[in-house]
Amino acid sequence: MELRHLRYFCVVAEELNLTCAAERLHMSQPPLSRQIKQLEREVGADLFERGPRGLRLTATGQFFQQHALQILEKVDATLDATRRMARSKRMMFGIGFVPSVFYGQLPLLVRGLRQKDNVELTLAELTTVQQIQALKAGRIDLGFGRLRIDDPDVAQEILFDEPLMAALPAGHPLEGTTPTLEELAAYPLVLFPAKPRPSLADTILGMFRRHGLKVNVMQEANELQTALGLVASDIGITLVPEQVKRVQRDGIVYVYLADKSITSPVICSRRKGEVPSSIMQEANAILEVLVENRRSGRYP
Amino acid sequence: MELRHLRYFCVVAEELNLTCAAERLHMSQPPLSRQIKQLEREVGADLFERGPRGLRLTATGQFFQQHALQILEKVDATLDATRRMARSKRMMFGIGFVPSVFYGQLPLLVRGLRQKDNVELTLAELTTVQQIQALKAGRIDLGFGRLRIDDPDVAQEILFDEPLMAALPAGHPLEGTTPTLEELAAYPLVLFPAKPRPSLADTILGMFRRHGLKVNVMQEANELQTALGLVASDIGITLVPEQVKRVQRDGIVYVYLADKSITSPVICSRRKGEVPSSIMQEANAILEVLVENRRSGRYP
DNA sequence: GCCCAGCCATACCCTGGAGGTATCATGGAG
DNA sequence: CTCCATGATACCTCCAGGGTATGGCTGGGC
Repeated sequence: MELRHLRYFCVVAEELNLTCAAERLHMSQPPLSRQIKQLEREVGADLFERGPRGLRLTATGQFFQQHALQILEKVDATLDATRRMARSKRMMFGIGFVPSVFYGQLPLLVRGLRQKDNVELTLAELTTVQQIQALKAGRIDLGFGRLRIDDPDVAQEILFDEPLMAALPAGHPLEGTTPTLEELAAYPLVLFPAKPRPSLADTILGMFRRHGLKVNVMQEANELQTALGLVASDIGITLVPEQVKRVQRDGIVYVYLADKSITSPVICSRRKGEVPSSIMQEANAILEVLVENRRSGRYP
Repeated sequence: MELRHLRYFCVVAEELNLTCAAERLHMSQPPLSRQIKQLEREVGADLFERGPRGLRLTATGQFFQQHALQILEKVDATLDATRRMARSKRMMFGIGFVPSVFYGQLPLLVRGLRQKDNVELTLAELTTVQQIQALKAGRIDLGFGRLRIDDPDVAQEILFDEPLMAALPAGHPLEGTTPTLEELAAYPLVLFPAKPRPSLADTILGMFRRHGLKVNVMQEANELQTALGLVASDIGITLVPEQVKRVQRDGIVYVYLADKSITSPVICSRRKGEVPSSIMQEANAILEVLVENRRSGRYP
């Protein structure tokens, strides 16, 4: 599949008429018909129902259309942003983070770093694995994740171990308790992040597995807030790091787990063997203060 | 630009060696060299620096790589999901929503509808404009948005008007006040959602404009939580509907505006002239209860 | 009920571009 | 200084994207 297939498909989906769509695309109708058929073969599903007065999107086609539009939108946005960036002259300092560390200290670090002039700070939501890759490739300079990864080129430092809590729909039978993993395993689970893997999701699944427990993953979500929305919608329960409970939402209660050893580390990753730049030194100094504050309870 | 350009680029970016990348891609080195050059021409920027011992990503190239990977990931995910959906046989009922209405009643509606058997409920984050298009195309069946849009095929119902509030970094000079738009305009603004437009972002910009005020849009974000993260990072302030203040975050305070007429409607959109299905009737009944609860203060 | 127009699908054709080989230039390692 | 690895360019082949021609089907209009 190529982008032209998505471009052709989206125009056809809007027009619901191959002849008109071909005109819009400045091509003739037969090759467009063939390209759409080729796309359907590759997807392995009919995206359109054919009729004598044009086409109708199938339910699958409607679904595909949403995502195809998003892909094309992101392609355009990426081209635009890349062109803008090529014209920019500022010094880049990139920070990668998994979303579940963005509720704690990270905003304070960002706030501190932003006071530096002549620096273009970029924040990128990346899994820990992606952070390792991004560090090695030079795309980011600091990473904040949750997984321990052994890599000869990357140094990982555990900032602290953070307890995991269960996020439950309000009114849940376990509300007000300090449940065991076994008790939690009896209920459907909302797992996040869905992709890419491995991630905190795998840490959680592994934890259940090591206790010989099977879990029913009812739905997966990429965004923590979407996961919490699903919990609020009574689709299941989820496990979150402690700092997430700062973000109170209606319809959700948080409970501590019976097993206090169930924690998730907040890990800072840096490239090995690099002489720290002035920005890196600044970041390290701010981090030291933040970790000390947490240790001493001044910043829970 | 086609997906193959992104595929080639990503492999080259990983290998940093055209010869090795060509091997991985099962092609020879010269056409790969040309395809990368073609991509660079289309992007209008060098993505690699060439050297006698291989390539190095430029800063622009690093940026492009992040996004290219995301695009390819989304393409794969879309194909997978589309194939799964083609195999699914359940009845679809789609709800589209702008994120800023997902903090209030929507989770309760979803929770209510999920109790129906044989229904596949899909939630799609869409702008109000996209919801209109999606309703007409049959991709969703209900839409919850913020913008009034006149369309002969879609009926819009204002559920209620919701006050807008300002989200400020903690310690902000305006903390604890009820500021005017003029006072707010003096500070940098974080605008969301960035794309697609028009959206609540345009409503907010239009509001400032109508008061003859110029605002400095410091940064745009697509996600509300990302916008709040940016506010917490002291990048600027943002305006949010009242229900968002339920989601408390460290580093952020919410203040009511002096002008109480500054509101944002929560609008429900449906296809016109359709006999409501049993699911739609159920949804309508739940909505009626939710709106009545809000009116009577039982559910703020 | 018939006819015609609009629409999509298929057959056949052409050519531009993707990918091949051959080869050159450059620079770093030994 | 030499050799080798690497990327770029020149030239070539062939296939797939897009063209025209045409057929079949169906619904709307008369």
